[in-house]
Amino acid sequence: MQKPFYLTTTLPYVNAEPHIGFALEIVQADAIARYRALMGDEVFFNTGTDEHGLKIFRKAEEEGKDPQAYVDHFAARFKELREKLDLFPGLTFIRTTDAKHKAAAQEFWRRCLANGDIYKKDYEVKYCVGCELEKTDSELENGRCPIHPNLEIEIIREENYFFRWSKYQKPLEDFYAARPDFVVPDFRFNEIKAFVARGLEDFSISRLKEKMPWGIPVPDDENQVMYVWFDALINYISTVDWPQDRARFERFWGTQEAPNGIQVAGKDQVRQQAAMWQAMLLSAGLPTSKQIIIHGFITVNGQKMSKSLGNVVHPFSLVEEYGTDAVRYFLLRHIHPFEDSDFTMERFKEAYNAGLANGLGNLASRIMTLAEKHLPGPIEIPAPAEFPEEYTRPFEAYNYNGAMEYVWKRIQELDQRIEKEEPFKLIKTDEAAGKKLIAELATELYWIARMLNPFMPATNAKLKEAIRANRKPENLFPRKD
RNA sequence: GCCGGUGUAGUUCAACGGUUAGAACGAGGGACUCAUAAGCCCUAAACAGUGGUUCGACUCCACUCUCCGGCACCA
Repeated sequence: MQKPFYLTTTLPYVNAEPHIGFALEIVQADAIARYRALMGDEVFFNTGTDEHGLKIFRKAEEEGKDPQAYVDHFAARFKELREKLDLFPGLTFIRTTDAKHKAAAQEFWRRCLANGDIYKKDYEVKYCVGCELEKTDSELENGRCPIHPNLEIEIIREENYFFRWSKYQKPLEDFYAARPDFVVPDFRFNEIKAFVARGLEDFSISRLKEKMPWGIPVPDDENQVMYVWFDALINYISTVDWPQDRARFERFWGTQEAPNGIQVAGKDQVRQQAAMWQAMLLSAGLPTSKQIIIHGFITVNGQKMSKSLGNVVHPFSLVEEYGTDAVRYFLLRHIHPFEDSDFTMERFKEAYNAGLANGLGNLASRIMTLAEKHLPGPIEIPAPAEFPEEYTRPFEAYNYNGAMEYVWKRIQELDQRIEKEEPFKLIKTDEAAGKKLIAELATELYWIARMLNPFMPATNAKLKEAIRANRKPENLFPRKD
């Protein structure tokens, strides 16, 4: 029986077009998912969209749209990533507005409530009369609205539901101590441990419906809807049909004894994923996650990507010009798996020409030209075998770039071998030996193609197809000047 | 401010208490031609600073400087 493997990204909030940062997250996750499938696991791979909350409600209002119509539009844009980035065919796409998700969120709420972890309390909302908007602490400067510094911020009290996070400080600390690899990389794990050690405050998990109706109704309270955080996190289990399909849930998300859910998230998500969500699961009496993998951010020319700077890089246009696998190649080989990395068109282009046009693409051309010309037919396809440790070890530590370095080392060695053994000359002086050599080169190319499967699925397929047909493939990566 | 991290060739990264500090991209040169003016070979090029521990430090310690992250309701 296949080993079940569960992997999920975070759900991007749909108030803007997909950008390269989320493309990084989902491509990293996709490489892991494809790698596990290659290793023979039964892979469940999840992504989707986070669609509730005040920001979306306001945005929809501004554009004079119904919130549902507004989120439908963006959900469709994010779904396009499946084709544009050539994501794993079995990828599930959950929306927090899906009926099954809403039902799951309500059931989850009830469980936490039954466990005594949800209670009502006054919540202080900071309100700027000038903007006529609620403000968060991080939006204020010296306790004042930066746009209307002459006006006092008004404090409005409203009754909200709170989650008893404080109760889970000790359980979380014990949990972290028992699970040394729960968050990777370790410096992110240290951050969250330090955060929890400082003590936890209960957080609000609902909003007044009359002010902000765009959320999942709180069970048995017509006046409140769930706060978007609480609702969105639950997608990780609603997507495997919790609570109605217990077998499926346990197969993929796991059990108390053997948690199985692995999550990929950005560095801004450590607290929510590694502490809030885990406490919520403990409260609901459900298995925790197995592991949280935290990636860094992509900067552009050394600057943070932001709408106001107008430097946001979108994946669609890059895919348009260079192709899906070129984008995947860059994200996985030239972006650090855990640290922030810089993106520039110059760097992208250099990496493209060096690694893909001159490297892999050219190698495929030179070998398959020889093979098509001199071999009587396709080579014997090598039987599947174990992948070398230089490939699997970095992969299992989520060092995608390390695994790719190894593949590119094999590419280089193959180029060197062609230089040294000169099949193009040998075929003229000793035809049998020349054919044997060319077949060996094609066989090695086939191995390289196999190892590219998790990173560059389309290229993997094209190369294998070319070798099976003994035909020179199309120009895989035309040089760009 | 507190806590944690970082600083290595032009660039992005690697390494180790001890032979000439590795690699890739980029740069310069060379011989070749199967291939996408690609590939191969060769060359130049670096340990932030000061002090200390040690027979010996890029690696350990202290301090200075650089840059980055965390320090709760922004998802």
